[in-house]
Amino acid sequence: MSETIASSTNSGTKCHHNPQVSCGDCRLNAICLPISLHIDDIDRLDEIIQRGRPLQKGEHLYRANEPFQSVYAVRSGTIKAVNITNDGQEQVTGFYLPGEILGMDGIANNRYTNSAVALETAAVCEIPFSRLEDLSIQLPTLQRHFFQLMSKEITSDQQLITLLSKNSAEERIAALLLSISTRNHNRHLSATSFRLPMSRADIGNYLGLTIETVSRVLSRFQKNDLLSVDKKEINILDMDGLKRVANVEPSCADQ
Amino acid sequence: MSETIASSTNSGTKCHHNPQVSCGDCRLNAICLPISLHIDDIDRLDEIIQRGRPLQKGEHLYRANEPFQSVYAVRSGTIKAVNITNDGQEQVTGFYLPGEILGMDGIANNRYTNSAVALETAAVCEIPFSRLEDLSIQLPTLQRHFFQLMSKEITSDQQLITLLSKNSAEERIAALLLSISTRNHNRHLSATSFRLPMSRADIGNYLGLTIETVSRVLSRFQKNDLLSVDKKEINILDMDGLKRVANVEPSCADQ
DNA sequence: CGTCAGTTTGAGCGAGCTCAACGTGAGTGG
DNA sequence: CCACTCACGTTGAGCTCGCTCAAACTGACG
Repeated sequence: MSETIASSTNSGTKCHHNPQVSCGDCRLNAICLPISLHIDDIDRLDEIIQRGRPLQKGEHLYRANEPFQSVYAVRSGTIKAVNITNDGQEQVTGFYLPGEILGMDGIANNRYTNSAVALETAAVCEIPFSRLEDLSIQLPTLQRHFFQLMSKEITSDQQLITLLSKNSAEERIAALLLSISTRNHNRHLSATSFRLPMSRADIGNYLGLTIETVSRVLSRFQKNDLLSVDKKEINILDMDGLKRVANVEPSCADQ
Repeated sequence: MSETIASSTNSGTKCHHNPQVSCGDCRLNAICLPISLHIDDIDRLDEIIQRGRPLQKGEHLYRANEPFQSVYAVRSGTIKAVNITNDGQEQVTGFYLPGEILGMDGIANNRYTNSAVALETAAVCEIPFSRLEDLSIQLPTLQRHFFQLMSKEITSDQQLITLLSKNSAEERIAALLLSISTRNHNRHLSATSFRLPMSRADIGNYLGLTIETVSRVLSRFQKNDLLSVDKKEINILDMDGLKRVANVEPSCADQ
C-alpha cells in the first residue's frame, strides 16, 4: 500500500487547492488513480499529470462536444458533470468529489458528451489520455486500475438509473445524502456533518425532482429528526433511520 | 477496415447461433470488438475467445454477485442486464443486441453487479478478461478499443439517466424504439420493421414505467399512425414523426 | 377444453409537478 | 445607514400524468 508514502515526505503547503503537491505526497493517493501502484510507478504517473490554476465557482473544466484530450482527478472542491439534452435542457449526471475521476465519457468518440462545471473553488489534476494509454501498456497495474475506474463509473451510473426508475423522492434524496456521507467518510471526513457543495436545483436536477420537492423532503426529514438542515449544512442525526428511508441495508450506500 | 474479410472467407454455416464462426468470419466484426484490428490481430483475439452452446430464453449468462471472469459479446439473440435492488426489485439496465458487449460492470469489484438473462435463444462469445488484459498490453489498438467500449457504455447509461429524469412516457418509449431501430440499421437490418425481443414488462421496467403505460402509449402511437404494432412486431410508419415525439433531432437516436 | 403468461383497456387515485407568494442573505449603490 | 436587487430557498394550493386496481382478451400449450 502507498499510504505510508504520503506522510513520509514533505507536506509543508496545506492548502487543498495548492497545485504543487505530487501524487506521492497527495493525501488522496489512497483513493485516487495511484491506488495500488508501486512507489516508482507513482512517480511515472506523476510525470504525465498537469496541474493548473484552480477553477472558480461556475467555471467550466470542459464543455460537451469539445475534443477529448484528458481525464481529470478532483483534488479539491466539487465538480458536476452535465449532459445537454437535444431540446437544450441540462441533466446533471454526477457529482465528483476529491479523489474521484471524471471525463471518461469522452473516450468513446474523442469528444466529451458532458460539460464539467465547478460547484465551488476546485483544483484538478489533468491526466492527458494518450499518455495514460501509453503508460498503461507499460504498467499493467495501471491499466487494470483504469479499467476498474471506468467500470465503477458504469456501476454508479446504473445505481442512479435504478434510483430514478424505482424510488420515491424521499428515497432518492436519502440515498444521495448517504452517498455523500459515505464518500466523505472514505476521505476521512465526518460522515454525519458536512456541507452540501451543490444547490437545491442541482440536487433536483440530478435526482429527477423539482427544487420544491427537494426542499419539502429536506424539511420533512428535519421534522422527523432524521437530520438538521441549515441552508447547505447537513447534520445527520439518525443514520439508521435515514438508511431505512433510503431502503439501503445498514452497511452501505451507493458509489 | 475489416469488412472485406468476412465475405472473403468461407461462411458455409449460416445459422446465427452457430458456435463455429471465428471473429474473422463473423458478420458482426465491423461493429464488435475486432473493429479496426489488423487481420493477424483478429486471429490473436480469436484465440482467447470461447464459444459455448446457445442460451435458451430465460437462461442466465451470469448472476449478480458471481465472481467476474469474462465479458461477453452477443453473437445472436438479445440479452438483458438486470440490477437487483436492496429490497429485491429488479431494474433492467440495458438490452444487448448482436455485436454488443456486456459484463463490464463486473470489472470494478471482480463481481458482476448485474445479472444477464437471455430474452430469446442467444449465442455469445465469452472473452476471459484476464486474457483480454494481457492482449491489450500487446495490442494498443485493442486497449484503446476496449476503453472506448467502456466509455460507450457510460455515455449510453447517462443517456438513459437523462431519459428517466427528464422525459415523459411517450418520449421514453419513442426513444427506445428509435434506439433499437438505429442499432438494427447498423447491423444492416431494417430500421423500420422489426420484432421487439423483449416483453412489455421488460420495456416498462427499463424505462421506469408500468406495463399498462407501455401498452397505452404503443396503442396511442398506432392510433396516431406513427407505427403499427402487432404483438412484438413493430412497423415504423412515420419515422420523422416518431423522432419529433422523442425530441430527437432528425438524424440520430441514443446509443 | 382449461390454464397460464402476456397484453389491452377502463376508472379512479395520488405523488410530485406547476404556479404563485413569500422569506432570506449577500452584494451594491445611494 | 437604508433601499434595492438578485439568487436561492421555503411553503401553500391545485392539477396532471402515470400508477393502481380490476376486468377482459389473446394465443400457446398441455
